[in-house]
Amino acid sequence: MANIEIDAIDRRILAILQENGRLSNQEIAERINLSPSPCLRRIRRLEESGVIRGYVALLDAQRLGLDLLAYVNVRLEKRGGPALSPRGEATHADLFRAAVQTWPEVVACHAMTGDMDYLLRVQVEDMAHFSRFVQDQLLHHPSVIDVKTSFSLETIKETTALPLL
Amino acid sequence: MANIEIDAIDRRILAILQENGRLSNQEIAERINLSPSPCLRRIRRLEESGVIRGYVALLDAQRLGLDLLAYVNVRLEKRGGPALSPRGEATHADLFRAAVQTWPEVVACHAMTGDMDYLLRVQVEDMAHFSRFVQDQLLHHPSVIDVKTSFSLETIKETTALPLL
DNA sequence: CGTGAAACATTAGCGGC
DNA sequence: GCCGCTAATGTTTCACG
Repeated sequence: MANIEIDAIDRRILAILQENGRLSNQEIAERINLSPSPCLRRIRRLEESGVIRGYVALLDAQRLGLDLLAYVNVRLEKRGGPALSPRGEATHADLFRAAVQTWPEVVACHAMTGDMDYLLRVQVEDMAHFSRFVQDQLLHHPSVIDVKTSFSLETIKETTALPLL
Repeated sequence: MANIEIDAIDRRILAILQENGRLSNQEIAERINLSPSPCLRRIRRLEESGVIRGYVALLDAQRLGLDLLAYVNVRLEKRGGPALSPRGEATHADLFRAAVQTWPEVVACHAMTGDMDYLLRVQVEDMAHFSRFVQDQLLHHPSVIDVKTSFSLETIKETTALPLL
């Protein structure tokens, strides 16, 4: 997990792997004009240093019946902690973050600048599910003051590939 | 690419693969108590039907120097098309969508409900890069009227895994 | 960094439930 | 129809030059 030097060859390996994570080491080695063993050594180094966080299959949400994608802005209570914050207790933010981890329909959550505190990306089947999620989970949470939702009408672009210069 | 029936075994395969896309077929077969060949047949079927969109390596943005993540709301011009839309021409929306595809720092873009038209997720090195992107690309685009940006202070959760019930 | 050999994984064909 | 076996083929991985 230590920080690591990344040269031009490493970047080419990363560019290939973030487009197709199942290419064989041989195939990658060929594309960058290297033999398989040094190529594999570089890949292992990138994995162990944490530059490569992991390998995943990307699924098609619509084919799995997850037709509704929403971005939800959330504002939290900031004073008078939970149970009046006796001393050195969990804050509203701590509680909310822990809850977010347990909600599978929340596929992303960021603390944000601006007048709302958090931005959630929520992936669900339909409006009925979304409504239940907001009422029973989000608004039910003691730290949440206010939510504002926008729905995705269409996905124009969606990639996990980072711009590697 | 046809639509396909997905049974409980398929869902278990998908749940495993969206967490770790590099497991061998044998390993997956073991975990679901199936022998390798029917397991592989199911995986291939899921790939060919498009339920599995692909396999990718996930990279660590910070370790690659991409320290700034912004969500940018964009509003577009809606009347008086490009070159006054002589007849059957590309609309402002068409032009903007095409431009988005060519900007590598835009890793996601959705058409949204609400008073802004598009939501962009923008991943860049630092504020200087972001500033240049907004000035030289976004605001320079003839279809863009207005942009409103929020910056990510911290990522609380981030997964490509969909909630498979 | 490259070579080669052992260990391991994938895949197609065939028979059985 | 879907499962599981086997055998051939291809890939990964490691010690060594």
